[in-house]
Amino acid sequence: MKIIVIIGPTGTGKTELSIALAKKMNAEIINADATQVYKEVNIGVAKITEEQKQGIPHHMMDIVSIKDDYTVMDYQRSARKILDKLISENKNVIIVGGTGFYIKALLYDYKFAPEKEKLNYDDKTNEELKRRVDEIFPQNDIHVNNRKRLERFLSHYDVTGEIIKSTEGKNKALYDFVLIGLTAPREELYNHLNKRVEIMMCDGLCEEVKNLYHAGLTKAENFIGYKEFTKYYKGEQNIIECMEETKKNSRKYAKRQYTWFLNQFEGVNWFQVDYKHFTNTIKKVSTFLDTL
RNA sequence: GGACCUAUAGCCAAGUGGUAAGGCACGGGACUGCAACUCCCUGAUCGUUGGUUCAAAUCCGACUAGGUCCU
Repeated sequence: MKIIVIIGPTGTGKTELSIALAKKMNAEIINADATQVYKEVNIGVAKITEEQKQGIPHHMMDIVSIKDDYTVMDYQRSARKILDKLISENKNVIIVGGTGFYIKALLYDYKFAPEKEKLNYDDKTNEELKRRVDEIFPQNDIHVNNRKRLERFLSHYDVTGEIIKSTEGKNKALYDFVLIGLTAPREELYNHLNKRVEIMMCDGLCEEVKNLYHAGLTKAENFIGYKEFTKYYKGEQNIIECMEETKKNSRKYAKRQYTWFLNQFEGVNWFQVDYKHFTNTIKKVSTFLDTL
């Protein structure tokens, strides 16, 4: 029984690799991509299609509506339940995804205390919030401008009396797993991402965004592609601008992902992606796994 | 051939005599509750060259490049 975790920035072929390995090892796949848990988004988040799945069971995908509230804690709870079940059945598991935060919450000792409500701090300035956070927990390193984090910290404290400390359990792995990282030279990756946006357009990204926009599903406006193309339907910019901005934001996202994977994970086995002959990449990873 | 305009970081761009705003991109980083989120850090001596001045990106001349117009 093995747990393999495939990470890497968007557009490096994690999905394709996961299918190839799953078929070979007779494994089941657990999605670790924050956007792919939502039913209503498909093309823009590069979700795997039914045909591409080739019968491999996928978990934690299409499990909630974009209309619902969903957080890492929910993900952690259900994903662990599934992972534990698969382990108990002695099945091979492949965890695939680009959301470092979710992967860490799933596999490491991240603790989330239940909380019933969110408090509102709209009447306070960033400086006021920061001052309070400093009083409660002087060692915090939340920046004054990071209002979202400040509010989160205070809300959690005011509701539960607990302090969010980022260090606890951060690097304490709860499972035994192998980390496989897919990577490519920046320029090559960026070219690929640019091209991918155009392919998504051909696949009907505009239609998908249009439907979501008319359905009023605003959470999708947080996702790359959806955010930009919604501006078109609002009449704020033309299609070309939407495309360029989507490309740009994909690149920035990939860069942020690198920061996570390179600095928050230890012991990653990195593999250079061969875009032209992806089977080579699959072979390399596969051979490596056989030696374990 | 002549007249005029422009020339500041990869891009856009402020600055009109006292030693270079800002935005975007790129790069680096943080991140235990919307994470494809949120946030932080990083760059130039002002086309070249003479001159005026205590002091020039800022004034004058020449040159170069780009643009507009005229014959």
